Amino acid sequence: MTEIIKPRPISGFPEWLPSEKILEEKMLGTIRKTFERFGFSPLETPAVERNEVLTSKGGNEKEIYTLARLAGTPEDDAKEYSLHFDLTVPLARYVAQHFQRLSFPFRRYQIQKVWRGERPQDGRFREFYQCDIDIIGEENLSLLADAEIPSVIHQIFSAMEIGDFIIKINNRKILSGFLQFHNIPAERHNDILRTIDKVEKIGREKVERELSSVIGLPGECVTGLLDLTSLQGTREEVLMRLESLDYGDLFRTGVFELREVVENMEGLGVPSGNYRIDSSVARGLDYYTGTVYETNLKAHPDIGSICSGGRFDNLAGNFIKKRLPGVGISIGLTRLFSRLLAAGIVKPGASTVSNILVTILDRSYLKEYLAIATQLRGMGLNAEVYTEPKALKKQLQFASKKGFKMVLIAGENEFRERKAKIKNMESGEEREVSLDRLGEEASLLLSPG
RNA sequence: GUGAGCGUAGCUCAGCCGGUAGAGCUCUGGAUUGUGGAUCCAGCGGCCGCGGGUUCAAGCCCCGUCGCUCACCCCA
Repeated sequence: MTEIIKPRPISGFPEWLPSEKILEEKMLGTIRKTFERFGFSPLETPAVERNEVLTSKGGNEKEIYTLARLAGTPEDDAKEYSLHFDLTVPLARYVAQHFQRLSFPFRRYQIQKVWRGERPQDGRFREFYQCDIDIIGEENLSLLADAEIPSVIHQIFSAMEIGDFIIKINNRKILSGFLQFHNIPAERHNDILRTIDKVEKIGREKVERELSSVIGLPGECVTGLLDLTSLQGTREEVLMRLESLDYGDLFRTGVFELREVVENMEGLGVPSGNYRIDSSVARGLDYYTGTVYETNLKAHPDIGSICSGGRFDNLAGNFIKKRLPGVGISIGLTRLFSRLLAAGIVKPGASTVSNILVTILDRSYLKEYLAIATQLRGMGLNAEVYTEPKALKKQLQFASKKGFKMVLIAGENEFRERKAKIKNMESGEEREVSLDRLGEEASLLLSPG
């Protein structure tokens, strides 16, 4: 007697049913296609990096899954390699390593799983897809790149048809310029910005309290900061208001950059209804230095940011003595997908990618059925043959459950006249078609209307 | 890492004041010959997370442990 091992999921490591995975793949496909439309080249780096690489940016080491071989001395192995926890650090290493052979501005996309050891909860996983694009410049990178990113985001989420969305854009120099102007020490900026970033989540009052009591920011500074981050109005109104404020050079540079980016976004086809200047967007990550982005679904703000990123001054300072500024975004597809599913914004449909199931009614005609399937495939249809010797009833039940739109049925009567029946599984309607014109008929049935 | 809650059938859950387990859904089969999704009938399915304790008796109470979920931290 073999002992049954109870199969159970591992928390934080999602897996989907076919009907769900088909949807996720479709989204991945949309993302990939759009990335390529903007000239980003595919790139894949190993799932594993050296620890010295992963920890070079001072990331939270507790998040990292370290590798140990099953056989061998764990102590030795464990020190050296780990799974990557994002795609930016591997990109930095990659760009530095292959610097001479790459063309700059270098633009690549990377769609891979990443791993983080953090405790899972709603919308937070330990294994998930990141879909990253970045544009990396050599020494310099035009602000045009910053304007292009929202255009990519816009096209992706429009194509996905997941409801109206808003890209929130800001420039970090505005906030850090303000803090610098008020003589707040640089090492405290991150805490402050992280708190500001929570305005939408916990509300203005709590942020105000946290800024003054926990962080100890002077009252006037808190008020100024919160006024700054709650600016509202049209794009032009907000920009003019920002331009009227005098918080020093860095602040002014930030406002100037923001205007330039936003004005170019228009030419890149981002409608004004799909983006907004939002000075509260700070992004917790400390490596962002200029433009920052966040994107939300208008009807589902609770889902949180579905895509975020920004500009950084120097990508690979730890790996190469070149200044490589860049700008990019990351779509956390697993989180996005799981929440769209939970919210019912995307709904699982068929459990098959096939268009048609070829049933086998009479096994003495096996060769004919197989030839039909081959013919359908030749026409570009996805065709599946029901291989098991079961009653037609069972075959149709199978087709229903799996969500086939069409089923081909043929027996002695049909074959005698070189015909087959094509049954539409939604309407139940059946049509007799000539075997010689099968492909065209099937395509007709599949096309909408 | 910190805090809270929850572990009963494949899934969602019920189970009273402690008396050795139940529903719905799913699944499988059937309602005659080459036609599914609806309905009806039947059936499969449980070391009540694991270990210990209290008790005549524990799914229920107590302790521990593991797991899960949520929140915080942080982030996609």
